[in-house]
Amino acid sequence: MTSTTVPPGPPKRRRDRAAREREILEAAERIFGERGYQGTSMDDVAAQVGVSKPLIYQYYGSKDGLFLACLARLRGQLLDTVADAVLAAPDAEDALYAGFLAWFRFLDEHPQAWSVLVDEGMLSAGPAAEATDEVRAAFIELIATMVRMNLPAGRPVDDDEVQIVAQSISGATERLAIWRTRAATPPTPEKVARTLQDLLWQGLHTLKTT
Amino acid sequence: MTSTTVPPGPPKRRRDRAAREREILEAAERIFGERGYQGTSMDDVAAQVGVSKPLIYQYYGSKDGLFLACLARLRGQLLDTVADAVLAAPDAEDALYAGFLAWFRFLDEHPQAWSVLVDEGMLSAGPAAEATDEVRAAFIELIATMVRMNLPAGRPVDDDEVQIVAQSISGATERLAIWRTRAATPPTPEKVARTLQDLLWQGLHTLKTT
DNA sequence: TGCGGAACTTACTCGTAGTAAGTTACTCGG
DNA sequence: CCGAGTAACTTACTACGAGTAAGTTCCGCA
Repeated sequence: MTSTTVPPGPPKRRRDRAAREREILEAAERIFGERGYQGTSMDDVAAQVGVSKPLIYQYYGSKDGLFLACLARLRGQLLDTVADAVLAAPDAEDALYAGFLAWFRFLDEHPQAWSVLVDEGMLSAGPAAEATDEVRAAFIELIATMVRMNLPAGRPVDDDEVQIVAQSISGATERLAIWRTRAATPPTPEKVARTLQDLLWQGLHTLKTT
Repeated sequence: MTSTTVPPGPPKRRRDRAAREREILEAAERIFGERGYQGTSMDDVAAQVGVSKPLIYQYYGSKDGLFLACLARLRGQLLDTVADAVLAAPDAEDALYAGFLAWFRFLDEHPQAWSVLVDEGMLSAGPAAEATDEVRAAFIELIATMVRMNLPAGRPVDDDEVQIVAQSISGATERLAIWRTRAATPPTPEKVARTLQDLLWQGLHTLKTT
């Protein structure tokens, strides 16, 4: 910064590629979380890591590529957390509640992740749309499975209805997540999960009679 | 385009400001609808209208300003349509169905509007967030009113629960709208509205017993 | 007829995504 | 120990889009 032509300085130890990639990813996750997708420039990330911009392009291809990589990491964690909760539940009714609870708790406990995933990713019709569609598709698959668990076996299943219900639940949980972070005094995860459960549980059964 | 220094050409009749504003707004609505917010440049809009960029800035202040103006116009139409349907219904159960139906039908019949409103606007955590929050807030208010209509008078109302339910429904309908446009063979508005109604109707009553 | 303001333009600046082409540190066979 | 090959990394650009300063042209009206 003080010299015009670069004097050697500390002899810049090179790092392993994988290590650098992680380093970049962590910084990106943090900055995206703080300033959002639009508000983050590749130069910012590069400066933060102490590396030049083209290196990031070499590793991640594009701004979208970098953002997608962040998403992929977070989505794995979130999906696993919710899926674990659902699968650990003793019956269908508990599974529903447990899934909701795990979802809202995770987002409370990882506000940074939340910002990247939901506020930018899940919402964006922009660059990350494909990636977040994948995340969402995975959730919808999970939800659809749970919905089917609630239907008596042997009944003919209307796949359209299952889809409609799964999409609805997905949309509801996403919007609730966003609302909760914006609300002055958001209800606890338990309260939200409970209310959702109450709202949906009965209706899930009436579907089978259609 | 073929000359370097502009020869007079057709003597450019000037127009009334209001007329120009409408002209610009219509073009913007169309282009935003086709290419999305990010994909649209102010130069595109200017060229399309046959006007220079600074004029648009003079009238709308910024790209966001222009986009917001588009949103405001559409939101009015959509909100009115749904509200009318809800208010015209004979009872609470019908009101719910009628509201859903109006929502999905409107979006089917105005795909252009849809694109601007939902795919970019409703979703965006970006520049138009405040404006779309307003739209959403209006819907949520409407939904909350309907929810309260379902509760027996005289009962203490848990405002948190009403909010949770209203947010859920809002999220569900938005996601369903998006899903429907992306799906190969989306179910009819009637089917979706019916299923949603079935899913929620029972649960809406259990809330009051809490 | 000429003057005041509204409608409109040219010709920029600035910031950011993305790239071409080169340079430096490491490593491994001889 | 040494040089060639390659992976890690940089400087120095281009391209393009948002936004602006400063002017020019047209019109209504005294």
